[in-house]
Amino acid sequence: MAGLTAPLLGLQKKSLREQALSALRTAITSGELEPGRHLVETELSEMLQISRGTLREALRQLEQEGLVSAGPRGRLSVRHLDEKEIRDIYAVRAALESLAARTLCELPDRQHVTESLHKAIDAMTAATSGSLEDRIESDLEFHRTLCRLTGNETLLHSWESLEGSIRMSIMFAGLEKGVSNMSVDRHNDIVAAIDTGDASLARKTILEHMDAAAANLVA
Amino acid sequence: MAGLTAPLLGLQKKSLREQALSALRTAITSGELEPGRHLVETELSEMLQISRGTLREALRQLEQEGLVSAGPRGRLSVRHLDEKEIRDIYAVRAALESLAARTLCELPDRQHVTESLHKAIDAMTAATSGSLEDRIESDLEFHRTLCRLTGNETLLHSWESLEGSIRMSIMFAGLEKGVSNMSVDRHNDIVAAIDTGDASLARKTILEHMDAAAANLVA
DNA sequence: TGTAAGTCGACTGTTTACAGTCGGTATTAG
DNA sequence: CTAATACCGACTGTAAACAGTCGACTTACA
Repeated sequence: MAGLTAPLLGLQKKSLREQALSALRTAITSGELEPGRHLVETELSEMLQISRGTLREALRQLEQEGLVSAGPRGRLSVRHLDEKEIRDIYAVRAALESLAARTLCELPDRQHVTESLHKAIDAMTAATSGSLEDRIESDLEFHRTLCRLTGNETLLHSWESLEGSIRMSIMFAGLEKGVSNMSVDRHNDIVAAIDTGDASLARKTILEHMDAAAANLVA
Repeated sequence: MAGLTAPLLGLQKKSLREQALSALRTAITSGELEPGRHLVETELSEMLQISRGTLREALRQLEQEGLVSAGPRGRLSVRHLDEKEIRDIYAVRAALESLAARTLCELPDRQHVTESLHKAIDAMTAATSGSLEDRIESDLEFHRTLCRLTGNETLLHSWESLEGSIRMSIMFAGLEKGVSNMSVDRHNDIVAAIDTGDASLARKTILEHMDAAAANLVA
């Protein structure tokens, strides 16, 4: 009985590919693999202790997510974002999240929505005294929840495809600037707007939030 | 000199992976691989005459694009869309394209934009007498152009990630219904709206177009 | 007969080794 | 000093192999 190798509390074991994917995402968005850094397959596969084939599958996905970009002859490197790209990313993010906000306004069970969002804000509050990473994490979790609660899987998937780029934007702009807009108050405004059920108000609130966040990053 | 294996008229030769990706996309969105169909790696790799490793890289991307979905133990099958999913896909599509329309309104060189879009509409007109596939193709090309002209690479990329799902939606709903909304007139309205430079009008026009298209598919 | 255990086959996950190709770089001949 | 050559690093693609898993089928036993 004792000596279980892993708790497995509802966790399903992930494939090596998924583990590699997570590891690479973290390495990139944490800056451990700096933008522009050339990624050599053999190096990475040795580093991660996986075969090249498995690694390549993970790299394809990172490419799709925009974390790495392909140069001539398939050469991969960590993507470098300039200010225009950050603005562009945030414009798309704003479009997706404003759809989410509008959708939530038209949901029958808005009670549950408000509840879940408040819970996410509580997590942000709890993280205020924590590390920078924790604060970023809880902020993104709030916005991910926003998308998830719509029940629109495509929307959630599109947002998650953008998540890596969003993280890179925050990192690129410097962590201090990046988190300064993550105040709990601003997020309460969003929930309040959704709670009124006024779709255009909710949309407006999100767009302002995104504008402020983007302006903050590239200012 | 004679006997070139391929014309290569300005075409850059694509990697086997990319070729496989295109072939699979076409096979799925054309219905040759019907929704729900279980995809066996060894079968496909033999069919496409490529190795399993290369195939798996292509499959990862199709998974990301939502054309195939993973079942238990990594079993892949062609994705099946129900009506809700189609509506959801079109909601996201509408959000992206309305961003595109709004962005185009604020562009300095709107002359060039209008020109390019008219050219795309001309292609649609030319396709009216062509095959169903051609009509769908030219319609999607118009909308892709809409996104491309914004100069927002992230927007274009997000739209293209959705393109496969859009094609599946059209196919699923039955080709007759799917193309009935692809009238040239409607697209002229969109260009006209953008041409006025009125962002909210352009947004409204696109949203109506998308609503009509989605309603048509699931009606 | 009914069911529980054992077997087989089909697939995926993953690894290893190897051939081919393309550029860049260093070396060497003129 | 220049140019042809050889080499090397890195990516693309391939083939073969093995383990793990699950479903289906078979078989043996109560």
